[in-house]
Amino acid sequence: MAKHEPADVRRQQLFMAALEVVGERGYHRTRVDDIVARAGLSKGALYHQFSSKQDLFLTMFREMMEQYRDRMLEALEQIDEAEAAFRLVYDEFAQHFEHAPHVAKGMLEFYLISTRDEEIRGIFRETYQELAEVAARIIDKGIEQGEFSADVSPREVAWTFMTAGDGLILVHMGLDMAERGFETCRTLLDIMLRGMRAHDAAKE
Amino acid sequence: MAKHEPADVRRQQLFMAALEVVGERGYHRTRVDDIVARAGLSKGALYHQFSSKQDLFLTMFREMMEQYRDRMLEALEQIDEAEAAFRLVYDEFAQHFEHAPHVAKGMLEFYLISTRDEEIRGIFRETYQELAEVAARIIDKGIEQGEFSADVSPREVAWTFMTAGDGLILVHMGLDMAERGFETCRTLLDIMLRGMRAHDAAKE
DNA sequence: GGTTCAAAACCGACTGGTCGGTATTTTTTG
DNA sequence: CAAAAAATACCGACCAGTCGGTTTTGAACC
Repeated sequence: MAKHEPADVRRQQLFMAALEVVGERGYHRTRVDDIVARAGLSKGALYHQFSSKQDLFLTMFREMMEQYRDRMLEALEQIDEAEAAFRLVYDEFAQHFEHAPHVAKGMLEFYLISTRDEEIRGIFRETYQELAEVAARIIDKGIEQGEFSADVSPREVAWTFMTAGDGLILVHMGLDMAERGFETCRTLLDIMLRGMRAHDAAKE
Repeated sequence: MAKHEPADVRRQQLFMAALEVVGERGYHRTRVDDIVARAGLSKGALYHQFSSKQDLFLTMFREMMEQYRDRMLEALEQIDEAEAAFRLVYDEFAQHFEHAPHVAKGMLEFYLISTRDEEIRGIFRETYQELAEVAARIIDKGIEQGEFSADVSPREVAWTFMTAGDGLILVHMGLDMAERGFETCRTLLDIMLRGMRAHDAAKE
């Protein structure tokens, strides 16, 4: 039998195993038995930590989103120039997924679950809104400093930047073209930033 | 017992029922019994038309993608000016989903399945590449006519336009914010088109 | 215009396998 | 030796697919 460990150690261990299996088999096809086997534990251990399969995944999802948000916010706070800030965030974002492909695939799963699960959806929305708010403020600043054109609502633009980038990556995950996704993401950012620059702000 | 009908009628009937149920419950939670109940038929009828649940969905997916492709190609052929063509396609695209939300949710399901099913993935990729090729030619033309700037590869741009738009809609479907998704999609197109215009092509 | 009949379409009870969750037992630890 | 942690055998709900049967249909024949 496995040595006794404090709850948080076991939980992390189970999270990692769960994420891996979900990345491979998808949420609905991952069996509780798969997860505990991957973690080198038993069902008893899992049900000692979580009340159900769903509980495990919900808790894990919460933690993932918090990490993601913190990472993004941290990146955003470091830089003062708007365009550079977005480049940094997109880089950070790409790296976040590039080095852990099963995390990216896991996110795709959660998007789907989000369609039918109010709790998951709530967490998604909150995180997105929080990040978009920060991004909007950066755009505000960019406009003030004459870097960005002022003819679109910063809030709307921020939301667009976020959801387009995220979505683009998701699509590439679905197509199993992660590498291409990160490239394309850079292209998207280039095009969008050029579209936001001030010099030809007058028309349209 | 239901009146006998030709195979294609029954198939369409089952497709519609299947798509509806999947939109509501998700692929893995849709039971064959749900589908036939929705269609007002029996399991016997379904298994008379399809060899398995998977067969039904694969066939349906093929048909959906063909329809989607045809609709987009048709829209593209109508217009000569590049920017207008993209606007038309994005409108067409939005309408395609706007009037059939369960189709959009169904697509999200298929993206996920695509991660693990080579056949589905193949169809996705083919359709995308085909559409991107046409879009690339429009961009080519736009550059020739001095409408678009020439400093990014048209193929890369076409791919970016497609995957970003699709992805953005997917994200909004996941968040259950379809309406906002269509708005945001328009904003995205505006920003990207402005980023592609020729007047400030020299820098970057 | 009816009758027969075989093929096609359709029905639905049943089966066999799967898997989340539980109850019980065993091990570890302080 | 308690009490917390972990292991495991087991249960029952669920559901894709099967199969023996029933109904419909249209054509062939009277």
